[in-house]
Amino acid sequence: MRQLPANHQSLLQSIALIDCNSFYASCERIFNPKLLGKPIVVLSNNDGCIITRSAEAKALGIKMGEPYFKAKKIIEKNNVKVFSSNYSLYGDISQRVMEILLGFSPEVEIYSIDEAFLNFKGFKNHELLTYCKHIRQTIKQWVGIPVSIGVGSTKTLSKIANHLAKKEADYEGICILKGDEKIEEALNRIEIGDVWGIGRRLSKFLRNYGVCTAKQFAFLDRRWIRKNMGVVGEKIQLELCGVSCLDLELLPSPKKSCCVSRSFSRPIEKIEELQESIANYGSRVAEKIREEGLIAQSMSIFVLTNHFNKKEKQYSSSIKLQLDYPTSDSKLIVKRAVEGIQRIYKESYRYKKAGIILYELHSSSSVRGLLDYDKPRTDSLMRSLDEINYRYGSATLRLAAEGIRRSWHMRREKVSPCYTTSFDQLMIVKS
DNA sequence: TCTGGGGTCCTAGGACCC
DNA sequence: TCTGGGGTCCTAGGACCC
Repeated sequence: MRQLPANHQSLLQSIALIDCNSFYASCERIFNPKLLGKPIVVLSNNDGCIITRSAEAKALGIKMGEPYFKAKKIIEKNNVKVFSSNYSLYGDISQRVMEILLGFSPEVEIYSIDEAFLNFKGFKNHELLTYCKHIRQTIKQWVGIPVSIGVGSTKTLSKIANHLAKKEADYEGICILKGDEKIEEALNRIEIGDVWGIGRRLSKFLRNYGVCTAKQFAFLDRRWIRKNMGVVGEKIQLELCGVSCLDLELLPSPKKSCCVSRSFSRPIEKIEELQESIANYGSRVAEKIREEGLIAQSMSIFVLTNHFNKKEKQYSSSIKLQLDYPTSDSKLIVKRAVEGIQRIYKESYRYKKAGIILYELHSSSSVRGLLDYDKPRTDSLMRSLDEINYRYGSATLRLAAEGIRRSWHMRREKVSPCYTTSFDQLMIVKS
């Protein structure tokens, strides 16, 4: 057998990827056990697309990212349970899972809402399986979420292992990918598009060159990869060959940008309504950076028409705007955003989406707002605003520019209760 | 009728300078 | 009229991730 292009010298290097199965669907099931074994889907904002499917829903042929209205027929015919996404619930459950994982390794990278990398450096291979079984069982028992675990000597290999643990029933949710032969055989079963970092475009490009599996990619000439795919491709190949290029990021790196954008529940034509919506998003994004103790120096806003609607004329525009000084003051950010809309708005288009992105974020304590004469007053005003909205619900207290009726506001027709984060929505046990 | 949102990183190309 | 070359920096846009 040919050797993989690089040796797996680091036998003791073990990284585990723990990934919650159909996370949002599993969250809904915790509080509604009747849903166990039943097909479930969870919808994106605005009840637009299907973003999570339980295993049963996948088996029915419902595709990831499919628009809800297109899948409605299958859904109704098979009595699939449908939920609008409920991020405060999922965020809370995620925290509970992550807290458990922090107890299983001193080095944990929380990679996304439903995934974490754990460093198992120094573990002997035969210990790994027992340990992973224990993790899986603990999370199931304490939180009620099923997880899959993949272990490999690099992040990319642990992703591959996780993929196999999920896809192939024999693994029973845990795949330890160790030993050159075993790795090579596994890479042979992985389609190129399922490799972490190879998306739609690259996978099409590679297939055109006859590279269809992860194994073929691992054996490609590295100079060719460098030339055609840049450093990104090169790193992926090295990682597949057991050479670690991606370190665990134990501390979350500071945010560089912060965005709030939404599609409207119906097309908007009037500038007043666009301004009202951008004022809302401005307010939310300012609130978000205040929560993290950040201030922004610049921002951009954007508007889009509905590009799916081929019959309508299309327009999209964005504009970059400077703030007078770094700030997290909702009033200033909203004011600038509303002015910005005036500059990019064009009449007689039907707008579908708008958004605001804040840039050049810094810690609010690290920068003295020399130009911000009003800083103490503003800070205390914003603090009160945040406290009231935290206690009485988001946007209870808001700027006049944000409007009252907000008829363009997003749809969320099938949302479950916030079982764990809202007192008035706690589960009631009747006896 | 109805098609998500929030991030990061990399690269190509233009502007500018000497 | 002819009009270099190399370096840096910035930005927009693309690709990817979940």
